[in-house]
Amino acid sequence: MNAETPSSGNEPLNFIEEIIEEDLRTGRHSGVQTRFPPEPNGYLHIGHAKSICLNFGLAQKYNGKCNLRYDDTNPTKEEQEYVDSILSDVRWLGFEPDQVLYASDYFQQLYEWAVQLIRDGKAYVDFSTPEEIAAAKGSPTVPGTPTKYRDTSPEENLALFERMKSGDFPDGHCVLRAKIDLASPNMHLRDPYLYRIKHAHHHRTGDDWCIYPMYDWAHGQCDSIERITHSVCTLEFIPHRALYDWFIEQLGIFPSKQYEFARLNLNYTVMSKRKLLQLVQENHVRGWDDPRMPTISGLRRRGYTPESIREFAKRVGVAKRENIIDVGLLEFCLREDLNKRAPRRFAVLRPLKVVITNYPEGNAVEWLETENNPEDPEAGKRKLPFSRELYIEQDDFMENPPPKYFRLSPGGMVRLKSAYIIKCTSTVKDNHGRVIELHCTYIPESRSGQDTSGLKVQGVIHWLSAAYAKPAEVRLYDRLFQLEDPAAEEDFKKSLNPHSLELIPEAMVEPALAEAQPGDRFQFTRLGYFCADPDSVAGKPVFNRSVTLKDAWAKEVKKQI
RNA sequence: UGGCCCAUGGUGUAACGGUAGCACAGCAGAUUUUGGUUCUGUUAGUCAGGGUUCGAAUCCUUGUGGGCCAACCA
Repeated sequence: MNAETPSSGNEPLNFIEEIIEEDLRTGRHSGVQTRFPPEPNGYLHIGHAKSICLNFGLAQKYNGKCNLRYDDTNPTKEEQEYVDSILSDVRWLGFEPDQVLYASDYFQQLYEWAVQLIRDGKAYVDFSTPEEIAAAKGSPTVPGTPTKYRDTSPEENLALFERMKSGDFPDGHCVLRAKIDLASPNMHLRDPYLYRIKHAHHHRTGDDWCIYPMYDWAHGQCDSIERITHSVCTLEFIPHRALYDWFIEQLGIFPSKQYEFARLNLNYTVMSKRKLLQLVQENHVRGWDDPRMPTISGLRRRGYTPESIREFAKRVGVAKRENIIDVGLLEFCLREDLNKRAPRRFAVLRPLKVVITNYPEGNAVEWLETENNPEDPEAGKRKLPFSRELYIEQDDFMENPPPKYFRLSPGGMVRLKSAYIIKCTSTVKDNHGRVIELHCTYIPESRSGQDTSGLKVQGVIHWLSAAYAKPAEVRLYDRLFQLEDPAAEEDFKKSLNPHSLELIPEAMVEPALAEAQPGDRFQFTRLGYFCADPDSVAGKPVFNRSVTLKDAWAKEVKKQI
């Protein structure tokens, strides 16, 4: 019964875990039952991930259970497409719901409870217009006044509600209201709506109902039916708690309790479903799963791992303070994860041709061994072809290098990783004066692993054999917004970053990468972590850059400006 | 101008009346055939005033700042 608290160790508890452990200790509850209750009106985002990790994590930690419950009480906004994506996103994150349930499973029960409330004289049918009702509610400083329907008898209300249910009235003709307290300082208690009329097709119940319960009338009772012990939601529901408790008390049902935590905000992005939907509908992004989107599906396509997102959720913590998390923390979690697991590969984004003038002409090739992952000896080694003509990164050559630049420049030397040291002897330019080719010599004794040259060079760069390299499309991403808090602006779209997507149609990659399957993740040495996109086709893979490597040189360059 | 929630380094988050700690970011150095990783060191904080107390980030109070609340949305 009083479960041992697995956390009794070192990790500090968040405030919800403290409440749970107190409830377990005092015997108020013998176990933990939570739920994740999304409305299926959009795709899940990183903010939901925090809630998912919290709710499912709590259940795991205390040997309890967690349901997925769709809050599908508004048929005009909800769709099966969203229902499906939500379940798959939850699973992808690594959680399996104990039960998959719907608020609509309980429509009949909720209806009966409403009848009970009417019978008890605690609810009434109101035919006033929305404007009249709003006016009669008063304001936070002015008490409300009753409409003329407030004192209709229970018998009459019962009949009226029955007519509502059977479709006698058109949409918006009347509503069912709870009779609570028109003078409450909490506006939610000023006779809230329980039911509204919507002759709309519901994605699950079809045309069975034309009255639909409001959030407040549904949520607490659904929790109660499922015997949710700890109903965790975000801060903006604090004022609803009094109502949540009132309904449960009037009905005398299982006393679920609501606890509120601060939702997750990330800088340089927006998080509301409404705004995300707008980005999709107005084609500012390519879809809900655009790799720039903070949606779970976007992050997945970008190359984020479930592990990294769970770690992120753990690191941001749970508290009641409003927060804006630095997206850098999310990126850190991905790098930390991928550094240990992602195989290294060579890719050259913007190729610059290099001819090794003292290397044999013709088809001469050497297969040089290189590590798949220096962090993981188990990952083994692979062989790379080395030949007379190579590609290196344009960024790895500068004609007039700034101080501390230790890549290649005229007369300078650099090591080709896992291969030879080369020296730049001359450049070839086009008629605009741009360097389009390098002539270099290589030092035969400097071969990796058997270097007897005695040379010390500071720079080590990646490279590709021109004869063996394969083409690939690469997509680089930058933050979607230029402002830290775009939602704070009058028009959040004004701060959209016009350079959030950079397409590189003609990158080159090492031969093995041609067969990359969508979802495969790699570190392109010195460039960052990349993930093969579903747009990949045979012979022409497409890679998304998930995140760059930390770049000390970029920082140094910034300093010099 | 009603009620409610919140306030700890740049960003998050601990400290439960008794030494303000951890992580990310930053800075400096060491190692490095990825300007990555790893390691070491380091900068930086209790919103303000009053009170209670031997002792306050913590309790009380006032103020300030931020957020939420009056959709037939959730």
